[in-house]
Amino acid sequence: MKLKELAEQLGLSQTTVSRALNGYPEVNSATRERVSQAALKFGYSANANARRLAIGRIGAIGILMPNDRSERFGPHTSEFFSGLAERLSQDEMDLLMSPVINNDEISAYRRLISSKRVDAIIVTGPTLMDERVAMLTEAKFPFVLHGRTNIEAPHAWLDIDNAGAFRQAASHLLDLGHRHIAMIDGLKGHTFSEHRELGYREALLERGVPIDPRFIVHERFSDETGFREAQRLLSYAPHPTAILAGSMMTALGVFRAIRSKGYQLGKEVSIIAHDDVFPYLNASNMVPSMTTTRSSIRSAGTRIAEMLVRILDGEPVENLHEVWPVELILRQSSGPPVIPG
Amino acid sequence: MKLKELAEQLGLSQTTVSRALNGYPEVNSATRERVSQAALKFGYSANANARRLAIGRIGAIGILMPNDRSERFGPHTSEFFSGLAERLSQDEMDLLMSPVINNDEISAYRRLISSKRVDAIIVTGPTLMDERVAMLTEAKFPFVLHGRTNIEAPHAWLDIDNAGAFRQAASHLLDLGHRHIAMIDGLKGHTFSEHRELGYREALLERGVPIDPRFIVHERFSDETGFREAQRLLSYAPHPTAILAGSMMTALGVFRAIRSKGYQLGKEVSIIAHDDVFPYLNASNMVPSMTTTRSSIRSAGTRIAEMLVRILDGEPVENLHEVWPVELILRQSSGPPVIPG
DNA sequence: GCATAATTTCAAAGCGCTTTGGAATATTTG
DNA sequence: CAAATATTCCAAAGCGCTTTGAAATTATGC
Repeated sequence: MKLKELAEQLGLSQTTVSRALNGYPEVNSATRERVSQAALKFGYSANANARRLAIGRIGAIGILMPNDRSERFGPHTSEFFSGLAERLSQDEMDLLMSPVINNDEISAYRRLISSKRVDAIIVTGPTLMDERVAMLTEAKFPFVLHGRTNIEAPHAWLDIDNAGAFRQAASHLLDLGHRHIAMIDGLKGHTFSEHRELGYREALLERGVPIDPRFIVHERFSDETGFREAQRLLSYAPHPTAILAGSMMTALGVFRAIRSKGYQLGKEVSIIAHDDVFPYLNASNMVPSMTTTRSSIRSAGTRIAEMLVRILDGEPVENLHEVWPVELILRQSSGPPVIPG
Repeated sequence: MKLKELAEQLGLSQTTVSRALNGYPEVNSATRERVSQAALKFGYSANANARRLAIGRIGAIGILMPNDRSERFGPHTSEFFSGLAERLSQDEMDLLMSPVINNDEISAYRRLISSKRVDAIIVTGPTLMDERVAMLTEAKFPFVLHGRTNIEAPHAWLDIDNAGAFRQAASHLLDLGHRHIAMIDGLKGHTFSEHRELGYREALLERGVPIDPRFIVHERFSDETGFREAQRLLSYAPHPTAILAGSMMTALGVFRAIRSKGYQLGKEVSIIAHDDVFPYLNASNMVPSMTTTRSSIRSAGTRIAEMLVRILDGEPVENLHEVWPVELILRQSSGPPVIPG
């Protein structure tokens, strides 16, 4: 069914029907109601392409998918996407996923822009001086950044308080009496990783606890690296009595390493992991349940979509940045250090 | 830059330029070359919406994202999406991700169809008598199924040989001398899960090895369930000397359980997992490396996108179904059973 | 009952592209 | 060189919707 037909059915003009559906003020509310009822009844919905052609908006948000073995496209991504789509679908906006060719992100972004297939772009996993952010800002193409950079030029972003999360976690461990705390986090260079290290350092510094550089590890998020690095950490003497893990994936590996050394979790060695809230990896169901710094990456996706919509509605990007606090959830994997024997 | 401007630049008519770009035969190859060079140079690319409006194709493929805590949206999904996008982008096709509201998939599909926002749909994770497949077949809306059903009506699908994979894996373990083999796979009802159980049963039956129903477990794919179920399995007497795991997530939990019982992997207890090939979970890098049945879910995505394109080009769905063989890759986590002590 | 305001209609342009049918021009062929 | 073939152009319709400006109709206020 097309607009013309719907209008005929209702005995109204196309103009009025179109106006009713698009929320124009000059249409009688009774008429508007009648129109939307009819639209529902006949299953009418405007042809997306025609509509977009007419209003000059593409109606899609772009996001790149690195197709190398990068750490950027992991389980986090699907949760994040899920949140995005939840909000975007309200405005009939598509989420366009475009792959990166030859690992050349910058030109992938340029292509995305010039092909006029998206109204705006979402950038994730920034470094402190991210070149993609610099490029998009300069090109004046609308985008929202998931994360933060040190780049001054105004742009929209949403980040969680990574420094605060790790500061909290480390402080808590210090309160419990730990003096040898290690962290295994994401790759160096990424903002979130740097911020977490900052938070960790602050907490230790505050108590005058010396920082052992061997105890600060930056690695990809995976079970395997978590295992390997934790094994290494636990082989030192003295070994850390607590480990901060940057992701649940890493934490799984750390769990395994602690167990394989014969230590009890939450006793000889404690662990606190950052939890992005995956439906299939529940921290509280684990044995023992895992203490986490918790922040839903999915909710972040929803919020970022909201910001995107606002930008396209003309809201200046200067107003659009927020930092979300992260809560520390105490469970069994963290406890006062126990000296074995 | 728009078509009109490009044509002016070239001193050609819009018609010719459009024809050149769209591969019409009546245009001189030298001209065609000149046009594409110019298009490249000026960064011209047709306005997607106008083009789609003109040719009457939406230019997007739909896929639903259950937004409950279902097992359907896990790490597999992102890999699969990645493969899809890789192929779809060649044809400038978007991948439209739409969330399911109120857990009502059927009406989400209906909405997707009636909103005319997609040309075709991808359905994943089917059950043997999947109602979505039945509905879409009946509605005659183009779709490709990732997996298989027992539904007779012709439709396009691609599946891997799940029965063969588990048959192979179980046979291999039997060859090594195992007589107590357990499997922890996905939820009951899903085709892939049923097929795997079938393959497992066939292998045991063939050797006359009795099947212990306690050794067949159907659960969600997650580290946690893998751990819990493996612990249970290993508490039986006699306990299984080998475990088949339906996913790498599950396998991780099983690993942990085996270790926590003090057994050596590949000695007292062997494990073979199905590997969908995640960039961040490498079976061969694990310690010990993991024997797997391997089939890239990403490649499946690429191939399914290819099938989709064909359907839209008019190829009858009757021709479009394939079963991919699965290779068994022997590594260290599987070996002849060792009697402890 | 008449001026004023609120709705609705009409007719048409425009979004940028594809496609068509016939005409015009260029290139080849025998 | 005429005839046949290959290219390109021209003009216009059409895809389905939004938007505009002016006119027509209906409702409301005093």
